[in-house]
Amino acid sequence: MRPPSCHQCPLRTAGLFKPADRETVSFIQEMKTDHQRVPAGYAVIREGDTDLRVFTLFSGWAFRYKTLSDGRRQILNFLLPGDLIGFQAQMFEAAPHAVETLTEAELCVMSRRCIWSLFKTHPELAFDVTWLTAHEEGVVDDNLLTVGRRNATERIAALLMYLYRRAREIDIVEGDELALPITQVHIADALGLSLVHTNKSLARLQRMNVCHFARGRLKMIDPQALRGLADYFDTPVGARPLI
Amino acid sequence: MRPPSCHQCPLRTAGLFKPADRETVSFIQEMKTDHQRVPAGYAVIREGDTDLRVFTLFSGWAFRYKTLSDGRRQILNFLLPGDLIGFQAQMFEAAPHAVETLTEAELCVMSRRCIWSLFKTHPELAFDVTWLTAHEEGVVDDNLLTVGRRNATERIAALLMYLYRRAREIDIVEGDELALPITQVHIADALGLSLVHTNKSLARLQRMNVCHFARGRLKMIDPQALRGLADYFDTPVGARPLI
DNA sequence: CGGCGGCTTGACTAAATTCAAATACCGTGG
DNA sequence: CCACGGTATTTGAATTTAGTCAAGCCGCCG
Repeated sequence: MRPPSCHQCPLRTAGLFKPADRETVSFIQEMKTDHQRVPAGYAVIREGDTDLRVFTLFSGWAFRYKTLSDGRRQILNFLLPGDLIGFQAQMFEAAPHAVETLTEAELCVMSRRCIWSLFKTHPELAFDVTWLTAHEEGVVDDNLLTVGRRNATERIAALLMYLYRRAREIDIVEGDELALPITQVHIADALGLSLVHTNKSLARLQRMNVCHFARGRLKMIDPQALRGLADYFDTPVGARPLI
Repeated sequence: MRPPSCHQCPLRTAGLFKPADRETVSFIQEMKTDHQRVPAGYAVIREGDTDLRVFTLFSGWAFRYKTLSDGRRQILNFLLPGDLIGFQAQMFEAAPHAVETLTEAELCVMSRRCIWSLFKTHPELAFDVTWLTAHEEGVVDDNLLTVGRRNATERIAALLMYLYRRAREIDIVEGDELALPITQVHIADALGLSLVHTNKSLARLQRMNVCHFARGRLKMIDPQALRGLADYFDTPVGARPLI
């Protein structure tokens, strides 16, 4: 079963991303060397990898993380369909972070050589790549603020608001609910908290009746309250390009 | 006193940055609309600014930060000569973070309009911009790991190692000493710590005789020990481009 | 000399971690 | 259907780490 051509890409045709003209999409199609289906828990990139390819997440969830040598792990961000994977890494010698899937996932694979020709021949795509990189940086900036300056409850509230927003953008929220394929360990590792404390703080949020998260489903009961708790507000940003 | 032309730029001629050919430097010169000298504590960019220009820090130190509405501040990174300022911001509607100088500083000012023509006509410069953006993202990733998963002493050790490395790269270290124009409040705000705890942890490092920081001077006594404490290791990365 | 910003210190409090154990849930295989 | 093992969640208690409060100090500058 071949994946659809980039022109028929369901992500693209759903109209959730910045529109691109036919020629541009054809070029993207040319860059794409493979389409890979991988299971949950698959290591797309390992810290220190030197075999550097670039991917677009086509379906499924993943996350980016770094570890200290004694194993402490920090999740840097969560990745959803349309996100570029490994681009920052391929600018350098070796991957400075790892990427792992949370669910079964499909990846559009591009060879690293393409990147330079992209800059050479398609400045608007080069701009898009840069936009995505800058955007990702902005998200990590936000996370750094969260982890550095919010307390446990605020951190969880901010993370849930962020994930809810991302999910809404790609239209995978059903009513006020969402399939969120992470465990409390992921929340803890994303927020610089211990699992136990994460559990207790999350329980507090549920007792306050602002949201409910269990068995991979998040229910938003009172988004306004959650937003207030987190002192969260999302910068509205134009349509995200898809490469 | 006009600043030197970009061809004679002392940063560039010192050979600490990636070499660029004459034509490229001429283009950079054309992009540069102004050269500004500003005092210490000057707000180069405020959170939410919509007047979005792009700067290169020509001399002096600055830092990037975000705040919560109750005033809690998180420093995202420190900026040294050669660093691009406000590029991420100008990709979006409004500045998502603020930038403030730590010392008197000089800024090369570029208008935002230039950026698009840069992508159009100078792919190698576009690539450099993207490299800088990706690099900055990598630094924030590191900081997130530090703040999320290192304890107070480790955090301080990691920050000092990082600043020492950055300073070495632009050749402003004198022997094992360095003029580091920050206070303990900056260290605290960069690391997600309180001032008091920062002070006590820093004092411990000094008692351990691995480094000494006072009145804006950092002395590296035992960098190996500091590196070990922080579980720090810098990814070697090619020469940084200068725009 | 006085004032101010920055640094230091001690005592106390609060937040978060660690340890330990119990419980719930989710397949798989009998 | 149920038992079983593994993973994920929950809970309580003890401990550690970091934050808060308050006061004093130090060095610099006017």
